Amino acid sequence: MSARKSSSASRAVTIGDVARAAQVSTTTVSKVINGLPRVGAQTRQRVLEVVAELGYQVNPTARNLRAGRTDAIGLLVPELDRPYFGQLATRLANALEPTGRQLVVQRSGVSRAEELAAASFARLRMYDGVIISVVGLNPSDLEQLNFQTPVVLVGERPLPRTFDHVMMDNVEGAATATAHLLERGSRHIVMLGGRDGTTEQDMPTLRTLGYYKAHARMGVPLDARLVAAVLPMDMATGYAAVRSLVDAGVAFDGIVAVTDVVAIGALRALADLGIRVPAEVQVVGFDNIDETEFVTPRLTTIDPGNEQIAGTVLQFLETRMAEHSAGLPRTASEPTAEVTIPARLVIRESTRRA
Amino acid sequence: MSARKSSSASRAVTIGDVARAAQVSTTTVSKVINGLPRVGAQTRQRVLEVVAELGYQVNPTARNLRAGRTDAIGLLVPELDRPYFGQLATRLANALEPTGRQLVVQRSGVSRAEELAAASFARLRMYDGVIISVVGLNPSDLEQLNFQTPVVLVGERPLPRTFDHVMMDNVEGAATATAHLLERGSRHIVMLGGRDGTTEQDMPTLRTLGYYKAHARMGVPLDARLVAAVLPMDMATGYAAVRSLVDAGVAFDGIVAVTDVVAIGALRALADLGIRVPAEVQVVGFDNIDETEFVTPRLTTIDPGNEQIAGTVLQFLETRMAEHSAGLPRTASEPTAEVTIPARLVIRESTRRA
DNA sequence: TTGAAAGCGCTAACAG
DNA sequence: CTGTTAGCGCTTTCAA
Repeated sequence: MSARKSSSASRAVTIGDVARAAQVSTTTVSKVINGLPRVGAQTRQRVLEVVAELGYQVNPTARNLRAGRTDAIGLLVPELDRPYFGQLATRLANALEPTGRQLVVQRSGVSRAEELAAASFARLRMYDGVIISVVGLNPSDLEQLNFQTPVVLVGERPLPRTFDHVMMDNVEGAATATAHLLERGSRHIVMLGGRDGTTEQDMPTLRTLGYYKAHARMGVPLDARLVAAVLPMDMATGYAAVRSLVDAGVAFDGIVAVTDVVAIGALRALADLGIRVPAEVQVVGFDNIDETEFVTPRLTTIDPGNEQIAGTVLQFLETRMAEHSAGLPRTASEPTAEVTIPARLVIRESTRRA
Repeated sequence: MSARKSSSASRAVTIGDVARAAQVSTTTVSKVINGLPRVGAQTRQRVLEVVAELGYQVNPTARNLRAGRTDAIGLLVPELDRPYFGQLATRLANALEPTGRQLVVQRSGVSRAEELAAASFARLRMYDGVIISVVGLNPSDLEQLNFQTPVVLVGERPLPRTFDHVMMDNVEGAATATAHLLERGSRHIVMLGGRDGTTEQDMPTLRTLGYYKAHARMGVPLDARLVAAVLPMDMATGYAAVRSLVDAGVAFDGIVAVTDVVAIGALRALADLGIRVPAEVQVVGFDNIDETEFVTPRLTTIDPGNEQIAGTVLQFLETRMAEHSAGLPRTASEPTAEVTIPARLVIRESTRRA
């Protein structure tokens, strides 16, 4: 019955093709595909056969346009190759699995936040909900781009209360880490990857604040030279920063690294310099990524509450998505939630015993 | 003209809303949005103003349905938290950036390939092209699911010639790694994460084959007990496997690890056992992930040609996508390409000097 | 330079 | 139990 459109151009099989071949309406085919009731057993059977025969697959774009639903949750992370985000993504994907939704990860980039943001945010409507790991964007950026989709923010910095936001406790976490070193005898502690004197409320700044706080609380004086920038924050730059410090003749007996990844670079540098950890220099990281248990020495670090973060994010998102699909405008919902997850010190081998 | 549907339900701003407010047709608005010519300067101006005022954003789903284009490339990886895939994703995303396309990463899962496949492959039509890092799927799986989208396979195993395929040289890479240990004096080499006697042509099997090959070439006898399974392949299992081996009293003086991640676990176990690397046991990994330069000792490994893999994959995909948008059916195209990228030994500190 | 109209592939009332 | 119909929001001939 169905004449081929042309002999060379290929066209995907549509629901209409199936309907024609099975001698039923597209409605019926749709019901069969979606497992809906009110279809005769034999009709269903026949449709299924045709579907198999023609190799029909639903076009998710069309379905989405019509149904207003993608069953996909977007996750926006600054970089795709940072262990922390990979591990966060895995936790989220695992938690999402039972709900039948897929996690889809996109990179937002650390720099030029606005430009990249502009480019990627159009795409965000392809998701039922979006989780954004905020790094480069500042509050006004976020308010500007008016999202069409439920959004939950996860991350480092205080943000406008326009969005639900799960925050790790950067300040207290870093203070705990620093206090731990001070308690174990360090007196000249480098804040590796620290940031100073910015009005920015970004992650490095907040963690540096915690570093200051711990010193203040314990009455230990500070040396401004000990706050060392590390950009971008990766192993190589962590490594280089420690070497420069030593080359510059800066004396120190402890390192609070802004992230575990930076700490791992530092560990490697110290090893190369023949400086013993933790005997001569104690090191503490931040994030509690899986790698911390396998480096030598095993890295003492701050667990920002990784499991709890993932769970809370998803809980918020679930709520927003429910509101959204109920047709409530975002602004009409309850005041947005902001939760700070408590951080926890994980003592391993890179700091001394009590 | 248009009465609001209801006072409480919020609806996204559409192109129609803009058209009405700007007193032009949707056609004109569309042109303005897409930067097409044949629009008066003042008209354009007015439309732009209304767009800003109303906060209009295009609905990418609708655009995609109509235009048949998403400007997004999908990447399917087995796990989101494996450094190798994170680093691959980053390379691909970087290379894609200038083309204006976004990389979108999804997890396929290592296990239950078929089930997951069924669930996720419909979504793949949301992309203009798809890169699949094949692990769990076998050739017949792949032939079954008839893709509607250009696909390039990247990975470990021989696959049906139905798809373009960029393959790393697992066998020769592993042989090179093994030969390196043999040359440097190891005689009882563990194949950590090796797989044996399967008809499967998966990555562990292929690398194990290389391990055999090197022994054969150099006339060194093999001990079946030295092939140790590691599942799943991560740091923790690599660690545990080495401990079991030692507990079981298996004597060895070298380790070829199936991946760098497994090697890192092994390194940690050897350190705990007080076994010196490389003096007593030499270790070589596979993948050349960034971490290899920062562990202690730095890991000797095989670089499967990471940069070249990313470049080649994208080149193939570009070609397929061009064909596809030209309306050519996939099967009509030239015989599919299959390229094996040469692997290269990177000598660091976990193996002995010559 | 602008607009009318058709339709991408699908789902969901509503009839029958 | 099944089919008819009306769009989802957008792009794109084709006419004006």
